[in-house]
Amino acid sequence: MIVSTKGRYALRVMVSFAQRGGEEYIPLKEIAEAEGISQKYLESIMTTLSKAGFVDAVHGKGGGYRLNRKPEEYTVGSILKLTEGGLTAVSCTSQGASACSRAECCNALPMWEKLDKMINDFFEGITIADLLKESK
Amino acid sequence: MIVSTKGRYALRVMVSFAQRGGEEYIPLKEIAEAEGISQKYLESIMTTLSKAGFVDAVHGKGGGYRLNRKPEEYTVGSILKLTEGGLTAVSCTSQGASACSRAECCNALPMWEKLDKMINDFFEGITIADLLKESK
DNA sequence: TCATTACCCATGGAATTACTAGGTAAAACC
DNA sequence: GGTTTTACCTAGTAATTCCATGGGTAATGA
Repeated sequence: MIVSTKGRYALRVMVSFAQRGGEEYIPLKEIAEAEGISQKYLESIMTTLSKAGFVDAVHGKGGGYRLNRKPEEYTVGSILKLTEGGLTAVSCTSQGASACSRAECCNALPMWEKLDKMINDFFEGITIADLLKESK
Repeated sequence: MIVSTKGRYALRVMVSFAQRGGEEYIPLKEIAEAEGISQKYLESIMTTLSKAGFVDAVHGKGGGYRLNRKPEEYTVGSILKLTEGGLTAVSCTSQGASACSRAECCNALPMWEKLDKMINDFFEGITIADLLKESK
């Protein structure tokens, strides 16, 4: 599976923030409950999003998280790449695993690279605003 | 990751058989050594391919495996679906996990379905004969 | 000062992946 | 008929990843 719960939760939360629209900060607890996601688990995801500058975070009462940009300025690809640490369909083409000794003669490699590009383009072509439109 | 070593090995082995062309049966041991794959591990993969009728198997001396059809009659998709047990990018859309309580209101679901279709079409459009052409 | 919030670090159970080990059954050769 | 060569079957296992959980620290506002 190419996208785990981590990435899917991140997307859901981003859509959830977009749905609420406003400038106000929403505490983690509220989002976790609304979305039915483990609060502690979501914490680590929010920290990732926050460090990358995808969301703004404020401590203390009245604090929480909020979006940094407009929903149409977040691509699904950027969020998944961040939370999943990449989007490659096979380990052959992931950067860490540059160790495939057969890379030079592998006759499947061009296929994997083409697939990766296709998936990447697909996700880069969808924004949080697009996902929001799907909701009823 | 969407495709594990199991599926990748299966593809390599099928290409390897196609490369040798002939009608003769090739023992597992020979293929495993030529491809540098664990013999025992490859065994389980070959059994899967054999049961599905992708390859012919013959016991005893002079036996082994060989392709059942022409290389251009095997799509990459059919091999991966068999060995990987499906090709879905997220668990949401896999058949076993029909349990997502949010399926009805999930605003990401159409995206996952579209992605699955795209990946499926991609792999169904490539055959073992195509992969063979890539080799130098 | 205290409640409320985000942040940080370590741990753990469950599942999956990639093998490994050891035996059984069938076919060919002597 | 016995031996070798092959495929087939069942089980186990080490390592990794996934999906959290637990407990504490730091910042902010009332």
